Amino acid sequence: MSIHYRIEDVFQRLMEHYGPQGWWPIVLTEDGKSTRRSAGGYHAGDYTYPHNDIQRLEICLGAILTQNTNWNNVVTALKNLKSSGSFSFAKLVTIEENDLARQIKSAGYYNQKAGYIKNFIRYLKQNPFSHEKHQETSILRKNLLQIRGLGPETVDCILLYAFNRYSFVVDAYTQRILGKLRIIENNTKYEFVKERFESSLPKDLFIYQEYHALLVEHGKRYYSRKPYGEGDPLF
DNA sequence: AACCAGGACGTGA
DNA sequence: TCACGTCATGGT
Repeated sequence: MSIHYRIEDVFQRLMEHYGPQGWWPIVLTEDGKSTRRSAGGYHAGDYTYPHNDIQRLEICLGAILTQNTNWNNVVTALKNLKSSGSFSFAKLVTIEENDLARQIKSAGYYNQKAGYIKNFIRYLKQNPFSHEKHQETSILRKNLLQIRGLGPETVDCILLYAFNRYSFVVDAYTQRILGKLRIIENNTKYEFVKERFESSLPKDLFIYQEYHALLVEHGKRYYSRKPYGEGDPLF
């Protein structure tokens, strides 16, 4: 590429090209009144509003279930949970791990992920959503990272989309895209890439939330196993 | 019919 | 620290 982009420029270009993505996608809630957003697509003003707890829970479960997994398989798993009456905090506290595993089968790695979800629910029982506001983001992040099964990307998704914290999410696509643009070196460590974004961007939840979503959308089109885009808008 | 998706963990060097 | 094996369904 001839142009040398800055991190801010890439966001601008992607947003112009794809438009807002409306992340995190909520698939189990339909009302859209008292809640942060209605199910499905993007709605202006969806950002920075607090979620209700059931939507927060859905985001957290989705973040765990989508680890190295196609999102469609995650949606199937989430719908299974709901239709079998397991989609509530109280139910997830008491459900047997192997029962949970059976219900999230479609998301793959279902035995591991069932354990990961139970670990997270156990944490949530000690640290309810209602208490989260009193915690500083860096502390909260460290605490979440202690949970076995929640690595940096999953934790940052939870922080950014469920807790509306300024915590940029780095994923494989982010590394590939920014590497190709020569903005970062290949094999740059997660925390360093994250820091690059956070020190370059204004503190704006819309930007944080949309930027990651746009990188995933762009990554799927041009940096996946089977790219389906024509004419990379960043080149 | 392989190949892999919005990762994370355990192990051995 | 780091490279590598493991976990697994569903779509292409």
